[in-house]
Order: sequence, then structure tokens, then C-alpha cells
Amino acid sequence: MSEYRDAAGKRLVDYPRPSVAVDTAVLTVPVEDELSVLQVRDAVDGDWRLPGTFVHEGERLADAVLRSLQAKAGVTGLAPQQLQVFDDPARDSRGWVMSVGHLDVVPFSSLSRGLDESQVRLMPVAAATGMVHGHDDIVAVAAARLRAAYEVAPDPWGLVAEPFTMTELRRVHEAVAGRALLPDSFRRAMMPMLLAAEGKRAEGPGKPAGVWRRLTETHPR
Amino acid sequence: MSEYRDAAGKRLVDYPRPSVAVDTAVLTVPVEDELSVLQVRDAVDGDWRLPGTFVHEGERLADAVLRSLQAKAGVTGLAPQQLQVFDDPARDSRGWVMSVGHLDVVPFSSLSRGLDESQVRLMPVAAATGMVHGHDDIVAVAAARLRAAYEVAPDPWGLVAEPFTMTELRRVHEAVAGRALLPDSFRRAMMPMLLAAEGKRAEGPGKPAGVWRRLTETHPR
DNA sequence: CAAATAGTGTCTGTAAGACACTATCCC
DNA sequence: GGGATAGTGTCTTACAGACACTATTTG
Repeated sequence: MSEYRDAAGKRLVDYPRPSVAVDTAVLTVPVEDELSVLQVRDAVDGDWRLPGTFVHEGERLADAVLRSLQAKAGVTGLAPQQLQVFDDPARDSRGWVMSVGHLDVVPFSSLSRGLDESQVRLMPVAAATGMVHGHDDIVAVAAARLRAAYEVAPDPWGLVAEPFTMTELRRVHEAVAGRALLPDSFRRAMMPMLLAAEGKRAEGPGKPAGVWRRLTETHPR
Repeated sequence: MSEYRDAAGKRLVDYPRPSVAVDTAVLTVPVEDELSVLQVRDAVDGDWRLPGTFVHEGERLADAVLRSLQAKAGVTGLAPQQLQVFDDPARDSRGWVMSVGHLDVVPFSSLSRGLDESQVRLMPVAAATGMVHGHDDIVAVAAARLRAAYEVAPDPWGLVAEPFTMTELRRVHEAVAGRALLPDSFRRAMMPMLLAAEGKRAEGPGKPAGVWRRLTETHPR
């Protein structure tokens, strides 16, 4: 493996290399609430930040993300998506550190159990500012990526469980978009990408809503 | 700088770290031709590949890209845009290497001079396949990113020099899009983002064309 | 004049926004 | 029935595609 030598007779490890970290914006939509991001308390300075870790040798970035989420926030079963590299050599006082920002999405139902609230919290993305190391930017990029995905497909990250009513689907899309959506236009835009499911469902009074499943694939989990 | 110690009393450099490289898809539009990518000959195995280099200590990724383009292809004055990280630990036989893919765009006029054709060549993006280390993917992502940018703004990377005629602008957009565009629809879509310039220009017979400048900012160079 | 290129007028189909209307439940 | 929620009909506006037409040059 390390038999390689370059023209100067040196191995790769004979040159300076950066430490590589991953930091992840875990997004979710709490019930009847706005798009929020998971923050953890920094072990050193106690500030709120995004969960992250250094990448281990031979490890994929996505696996490092999953490991950090499990360790720092007790969250499992996700499918991280890479966003961008933060490469300012001066951004970390500990030395030469690059960080690869990631996006991950998790249904609120699988997140709400077992969080240590003194160490982990959910923050609306609009209010999650002031984090160090450019973590604010990761959240902004992650939210933009998520919004773009939700504009063209029904709940592509699987935030609502199938089967769902059109209103449930629209509430999640409204939370991601950060604004109200017209019920009739939304229904017409989504119907071609949905399959009618068996049964109906009523919350309180009113006509029971039909329930639906996705025709399009959901993001890998 | 390296005074930092973690809970185990270790410095960052006491842990394994990857080598980090940059590889760049330099795109251009040769006169009356299709969107093409710059390839260089690999110093070791002689295969055609994207220009790239290892990142030096304290260096920004964008600066490493510019350094590699200057050294490998004799190209200067660009503004690289980061695409994504290739992190498969087994992708490079020399050891643990991550590569950050980049996009850069350069007008053909500033590229056509002084290329050593045995070491550097332009290849239409559709034909630039079979490269190692996932370089084919970088080209695909770079072309997609460029196409998206050209769908909403007039020549945002400045491939044509101002002032230009509507036909010149359309030819470049057609090359980027990889298909013919309707002259009238194109004109109507672009006009609100253009400013009429002084003078006219005629190529051979026919009504002389009006010339234009961009109202929108061009990508930083 | 004809040929060639630049540019405009205008019709059509599609789709989003908006809003009124109908449908079906609980009480 | 009355209130509440689900779902549809349809008008308006905007815009891309399409194509015919006009405009201005060279030879």
C-alpha cells in the first residue's frame, strides 16, 4: 500500500497533510413547526454547534457523518449528502483542518426520543446563527438544497410516513419552503407523482381525507 | 499553532490524515464547436486525465487549482468553483487520497495560445470518458453546473467578449446546452438582462446585428 | 432585384395563481 | 342544519414554443 514513491523518492505521508473533519446539518420538521436544525454543545467551549468529527483512516465521509451523529446526538439510520468543503487554513485554531459540510434529514418522530436536552437541541434554521467555523453557512446551503429538492418531488426525504393525507404532505412542504402554499395548486402539482392508497382518514370534523403514497423514489435511508 | 492537545494528550498531527488533492474540469467553447474539457497527459502512465495537484500546507483549494492549471496546462487567470469530494479510500493506489473536484471556465481565445498539444488537449465533454479516479464524474457534474448557470443568465462565465451580438451569445449558449435554441425565444429571454451597446456589426450580407453588454454581473475572474 | 441575416407580431398550449363552488364528515 | 375540512371547476395571467412576417444589409 505505501510502497509508492514519487520522483523525489518520497511517500505521500512524507508531505504535510490536513486533518479532515465532517460537520453535518441535520434537518427535521417538528410537528406543526418550522424547518429546524440539530445543534450539539461543544465539548470544549460549551457553545452550540453542528455535530461533527474527524475522519478516520480508510473511512468514507458518509460513515464519519453517521458515526458522529450516533456519538454526539444519539441519532441513527440516516443518509448524509455532501455539500461543500470549508478550506480556510486559518478557520480552526488547532491547526490545518478542512471540514466537509453535509446535509442529513431525519423524521421528527425518530428524533424526538432520547435526546439529552442539555447537550442536544433543535433550532429553527432562521434562528440558528452565530455558530463558529462557518457552520451557519452549512445550514444555509443545506436548507437551500432541501428546498430545491422539495420543489420538484413529494417529500423526497421521507419526513412523513406513508400513507399520508394531502394536508399532511403540504404542511411538511410548507415548513421546508418557509411559506404557506396554496392547497389547490399544491394538490394539482403533487397528484401526478402520487398513488392513491386504500382508506381515508379524518382528524376531527370535516370530510375525511384520501391517503396517498409516493410514486417517486424517496431518498435512500 | 501546534500547542493544541486533545483529551488523550495528542496533537492533530498524531492522528492519521489523508492526502488532499484537487482535480479540475476546465471547460471552454471552441469557435463554432461544442462544450469541451481540458485534458492533460498523466506524467506516470501517459493516460489523459484532468489537471490536478496535491494541496500544500496553508494553501486554499482554489489556489491549488490555479497552481496546478498554471503548471500542468499553462493556463492562468481563472476563478475555480468547488464541486464535490471524492472520498473512496481505495480510489488511489498510492494511499489514502481525497480529491476535491472543481469547475473552471476559460474563454477559448485565452486558451488557444501556447498549448503543448502532446501534453494538453481539448475534448468535447461527450467524448471525454474513460478517465481514472472518477474524473468522468467531475466533468459530468461540472457540465451540469455550467448548464444550470447558463439557463438563467447571459453568458455568466464570460465566454464571449463584450460587446457581442445576440447571435454570438446564442451560439455559446447552444454549445453549453448541447442543443439548438430558438432565436426568437432566446432573444426575448435574454433582452431584460442585457444593455444595448453603441454600434452595429455585420458578418457578410444581411442586416447588421445590434450589439449588447451584460446587465448582470459576470463570474469573478 | 435576390439572397442573407436581424428582429418583431402574434397565435397557441401549458401551467400557476386565485377564488368560488361542491362534497362529506362530526356535532 | 351548522361548522369544518377535503376536493374540483374555471377564470386569469404569464410565458415558452412556433411560425410568419418585416427590416436592412451585400452583391
